[in-house]
Amino acid sequence: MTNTSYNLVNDNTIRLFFDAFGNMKRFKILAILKNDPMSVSRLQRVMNCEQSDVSHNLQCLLNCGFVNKKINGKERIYYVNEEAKPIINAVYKHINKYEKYLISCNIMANPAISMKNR
Amino acid sequence: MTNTSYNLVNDNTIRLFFDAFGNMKRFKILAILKNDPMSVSRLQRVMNCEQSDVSHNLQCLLNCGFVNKKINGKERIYYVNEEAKPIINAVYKHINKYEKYLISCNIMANPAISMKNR
DNA sequence: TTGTCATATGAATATTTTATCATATGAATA
DNA sequence: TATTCATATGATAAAATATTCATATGACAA
Repeated sequence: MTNTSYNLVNDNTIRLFFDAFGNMKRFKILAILKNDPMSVSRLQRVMNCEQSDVSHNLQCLLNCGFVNKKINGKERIYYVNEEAKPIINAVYKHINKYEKYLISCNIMANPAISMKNR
Repeated sequence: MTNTSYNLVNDNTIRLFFDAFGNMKRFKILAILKNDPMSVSRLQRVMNCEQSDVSHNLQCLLNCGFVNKKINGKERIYYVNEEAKPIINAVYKHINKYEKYLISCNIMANPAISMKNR
């Protein structure tokens, strides 16, 4: 090996990161909340999915420190932690920039590719 | 909503990205290959896992355009595409920077947290 | 051409993750 | 305090993903 920097962060930390981050729905939640802190019910409407689904995903993001919440009467307003914003932006920009590329790679892919992506 | 930029990238593209990227093992593969292009067997030794496991994961990364390969005799040398390097670096830096933070969030987490992370 | 090394592939299984449902908690208000 | 709204939680079901095993392919060397 010419470089061993990839050993500097331990597996458990990488796992924690991806536990919360490695999922489309949670990424969308982050992308939404990043600009608009909002309540669970409003997020539910924007995301168009079940209340408990949203709550579970928010718990997950809370556990890994991507979001926090503040109480507002009956509501809980979730917002993205400042520390997490740069990486959300970076991933968002990457996806946006390589959208066409990602799709074309997928289309010309070899036979091993799973059907759901075709 | 004060900002609707999160609607500009379609779900399918986000899904493609996370199909490949949202996983600890594949991220480690990317982090390794980014600095050291190498053969499947060498990667297998570095990662300490099964050959077919490595191959399957490499196929996945290949399908979504994160890596490519070149033939060298019997070997296949996998390397990370230049386009993918910035986002790998960004995530790597984020994880490294917030390592302690990620871990502490997890420890103080509410009861909903899965046991595997404790 | 046979054997061996390197990799790829497909199928089966195991494991993890996600989604859903039922219900609990807790705040506000009639 | 009963009711309703907002959210959280736990259990289960369902789906997706990862892992493993057996085997195929393909290059090279004996």
